[in-house]
Amino acid sequence: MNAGELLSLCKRRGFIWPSFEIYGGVAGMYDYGPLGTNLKDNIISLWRKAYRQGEGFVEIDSETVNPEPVFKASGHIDEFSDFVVYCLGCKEPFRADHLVGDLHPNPDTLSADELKSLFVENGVQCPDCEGDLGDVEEFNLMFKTNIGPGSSRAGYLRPETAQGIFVNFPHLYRYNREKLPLGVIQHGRGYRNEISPRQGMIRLREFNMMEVELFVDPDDKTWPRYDRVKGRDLRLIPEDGSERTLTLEEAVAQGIIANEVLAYFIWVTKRLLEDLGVDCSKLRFRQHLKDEMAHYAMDCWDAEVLLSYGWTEVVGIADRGCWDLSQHSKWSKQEMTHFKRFDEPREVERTVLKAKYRQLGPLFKGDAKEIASMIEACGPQDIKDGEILLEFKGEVIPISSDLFEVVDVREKVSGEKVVPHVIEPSHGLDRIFYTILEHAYRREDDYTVLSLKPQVAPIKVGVFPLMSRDGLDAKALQVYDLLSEEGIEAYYDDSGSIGKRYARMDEVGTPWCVTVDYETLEDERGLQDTVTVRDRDSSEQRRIPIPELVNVVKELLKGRDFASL
RNA sequence: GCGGACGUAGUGUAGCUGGUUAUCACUUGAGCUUGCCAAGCUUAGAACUCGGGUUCAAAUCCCGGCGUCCGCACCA
Repeated sequence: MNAGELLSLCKRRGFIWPSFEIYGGVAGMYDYGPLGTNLKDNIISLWRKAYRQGEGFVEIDSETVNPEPVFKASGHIDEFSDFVVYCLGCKEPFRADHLVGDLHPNPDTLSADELKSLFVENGVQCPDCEGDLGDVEEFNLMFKTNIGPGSSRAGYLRPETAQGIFVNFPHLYRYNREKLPLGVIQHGRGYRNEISPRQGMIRLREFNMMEVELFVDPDDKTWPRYDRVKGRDLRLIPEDGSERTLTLEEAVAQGIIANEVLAYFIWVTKRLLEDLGVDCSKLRFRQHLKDEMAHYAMDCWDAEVLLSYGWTEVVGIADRGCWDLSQHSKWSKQEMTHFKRFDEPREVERTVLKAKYRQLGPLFKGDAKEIASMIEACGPQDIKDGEILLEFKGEVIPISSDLFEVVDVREKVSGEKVVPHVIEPSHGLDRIFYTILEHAYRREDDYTVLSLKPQVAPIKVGVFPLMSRDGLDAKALQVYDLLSEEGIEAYYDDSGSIGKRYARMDEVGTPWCVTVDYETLEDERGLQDTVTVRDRDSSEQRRIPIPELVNVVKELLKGRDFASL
């Protein structure tokens, strides 16, 4: 199949539309039409069910515009922007820090001006044409804005929803009554100012993600339900590039997947994608290479699906370690730890330094309190030649031994503070959406069927009168109302031939069609109030009494086989 | 961002050596018909990517913008 055919169908039938098309469109931006919105919501529902009901995670919804410090801390300001320099001769763009690799030990720490002066001092020329280089420009992949009037408070559109969860960790931790593990999910939009989006809705500038952040004890990366699934197979491509199929248990035992909890959520991801309608023969999990890994990740596996564009990442399952919480703790000066209680409180003997306030006061006046706490933050190992050196307000001041005393204390310690580690399955919703459509797309002799899973199908039931006369249409409208009132997404159609109406529903993936025919109205044969239900994939029909229709559809939606009716 | 190709109703297309009421099919609406898988008849609606230039005259030729596709680069 080719992507153009499918995109054309999507546009024609109201799944997705290029945004702002009347103004010429904007690359990398799409709007969801009515059917697309339904399908997208259905994907979100199944994801939510897997994590909220399936694993007991909680869901939040945080801001898309974030103040600058959030991304200073997360590393996106620094890691997410490149300095670009254009050759004045051939106009080629270059990564500025790559051109001074030999001239500086740490070029990616330099500012634009520093890079520029390095070029000038060393006469760096364009590597392609030897031409002169222009000014160094910063290119950050985040959309920048201002919060409030003026430019005093810089803000950015979030490049991932994850930070909204991390910055709320203190609230979430208290909400969870200070216990780990703590699983939090969030879906929403993220924004990346791509240089040149390509491949339809695979690379977008504004995109939807479904992110899961699981906070765990760094010393306990096991999972209660792991044992139930550890014998299941996964198709893996580890770092060495060799593809193999292993059970979860084998992969963990061989050290290919770092830990049980990561393996478990790779499995959850596989099951979810399968439930959504991803073709499992076109699904694999690939481990990131060391140099491919994001700045925050310790280990990362991508769920990749085979599309007409080639193998494409749809979910990233990363062990982010303690990076995010440590960073936010450092920048915000807030505690971002879990208090891990010991089974029994322990008596610990420690040697500590105690400040002598009586002497410090007259000596340091207003600064005494702060200096005292710095002294007490030191240990005996910091004493050199009878004094300790403190760095205070830019100066190094010696603290002689008469300003503190060394004492042995016995303390009762009931636990320790640890920074939780984060396991993050992060789903690209738009890519999953597209994958589901591509994997469901069937075409034979100009006849198109989307074999969507009933649970994600935007319309569940088409309702038709066989003829639009003799009261069949009125009866069909009653059936339509009956289904709609039960929350079943139905679609009434009385135009053209019956075959055409089936075809229209097949093309948008509607799994079943209900037809009100003359037998519905007959009573001498005892068939009164029955309708035919037609199955999309087999074209088979069953007669069902109208009073049972709602329950039959609900059972089918739960996965009952049509042939068993 | 660079190079190449392309841009005509909702979709797919014809016209593109300048002058047409801009072709055809499907789709869509209305009416008739229709007894279960895109049937038929009548009828209606619907397009030259945008801007500038050349010309008496531009869908057609030229330049630029925007967009799409393919390579290169980028891809947290």
